[in-house]
Amino acid sequence: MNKKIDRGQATREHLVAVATGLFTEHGYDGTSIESVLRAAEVSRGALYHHFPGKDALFAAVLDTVYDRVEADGAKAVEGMTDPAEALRAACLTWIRSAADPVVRQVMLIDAPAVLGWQRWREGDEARTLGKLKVALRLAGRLDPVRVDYFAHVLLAGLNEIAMLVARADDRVSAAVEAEAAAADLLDRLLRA
Amino acid sequence: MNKKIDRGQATREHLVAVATGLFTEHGYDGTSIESVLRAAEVSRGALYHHFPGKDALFAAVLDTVYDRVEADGAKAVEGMTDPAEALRAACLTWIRSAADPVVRQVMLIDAPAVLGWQRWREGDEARTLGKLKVALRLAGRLDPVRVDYFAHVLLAGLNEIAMLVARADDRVSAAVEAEAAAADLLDRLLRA
DNA sequence: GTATGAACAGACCGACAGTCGGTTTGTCAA
DNA sequence: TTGACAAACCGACTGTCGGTCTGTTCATAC
Repeated sequence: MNKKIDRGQATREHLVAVATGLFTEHGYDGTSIESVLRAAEVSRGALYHHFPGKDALFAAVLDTVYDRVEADGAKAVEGMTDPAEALRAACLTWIRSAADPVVRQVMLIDAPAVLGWQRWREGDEARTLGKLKVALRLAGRLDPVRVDYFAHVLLAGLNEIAMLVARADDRVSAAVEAEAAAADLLDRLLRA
Repeated sequence: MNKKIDRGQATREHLVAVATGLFTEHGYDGTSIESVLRAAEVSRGALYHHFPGKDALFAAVLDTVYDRVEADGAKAVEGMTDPAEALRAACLTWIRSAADPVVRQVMLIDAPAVLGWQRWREGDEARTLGKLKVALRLAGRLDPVRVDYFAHVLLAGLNEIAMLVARADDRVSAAVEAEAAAADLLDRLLRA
């Protein structure tokens, strides 16, 4: 059962790759299943064999985006021992990741609407928010209840800053200002 | 032309009121034009006479929600002279407003996706973000560039906190914690 | 009275997501 | 070698949806 499984895997991955491009360029609503089928040169039946629906295809795309962002973050903090320093590095890396159109459109704009806020945050909890809470707890001397709220505030704030950079006319200088603002925000949240 | 104009106005407002309920209960995607027509007992032609499309109907709904939230905010700060105190009161009022399911679903979840992040923020700029920036400038001694970023961070952070309250099991105690967290956040953002 | 145009009516259209009864094809046991 | 089996795939079809288009009604202006 190797040739068949491999072929299936290849089809699935190909669909995810093609869909990633289309979702990024035209958004979730602007991308029809039809167009994915055409671009991937795959039949309707094949797609619906691998994914129960359009939102499942989107979820699969989102998953690969998470993987990439997570890997970038892990690379940025590897070897660091000071929690505050690592947190800071991770935050700046995240802002830079969000410059990627894929991250912006798929993770920040479409994901909450497609999955619903609840499911979106639950997914985030498992992949990034959880780590962020641990990092905040280690890096600062905050009330545990406050840590939860501030983790959300920090993540939402960083996302907002990232979106501001994305729509700025001069993205290079905006990125400089944005990173300073992000670092400042982090400092303020961690202060006693 | 008074009877006709009045009748048109009434139809329009009736559509907005009915649509507000359906959008809140089922979200934008989950609400079909068909269902609005049925619930409002209005014909297709009538609806499309008043609104060029579904998103325009949504925009009209959003507008009335903004009006209500703005009025609540204005009432909360009336008579206050200290900018910092007024800002604080406005922020807490906003968190309480966001407990309203209409505000949550229409303003926080659907609006960015339906209008697109860019148009959403432009609308917000005119109605709330602009005032928030002025208030931040008056209340703290922040770098003007930083004020812009922090206004966005504050608004996004407050929204996130409001959403956390909304999905909490015990909303009453969550609201208490959330308001404390919001006040703390504001203090930290305003510090020199 | 008649012209005008805002308000409304509802049949109709194309596009879309999703379904369903098939067909192909790799695998494995007899 | 063969026949059963199931994963992978195919594409015609369906129901629903947002939006269009050709009228019809009727209050008002002249």
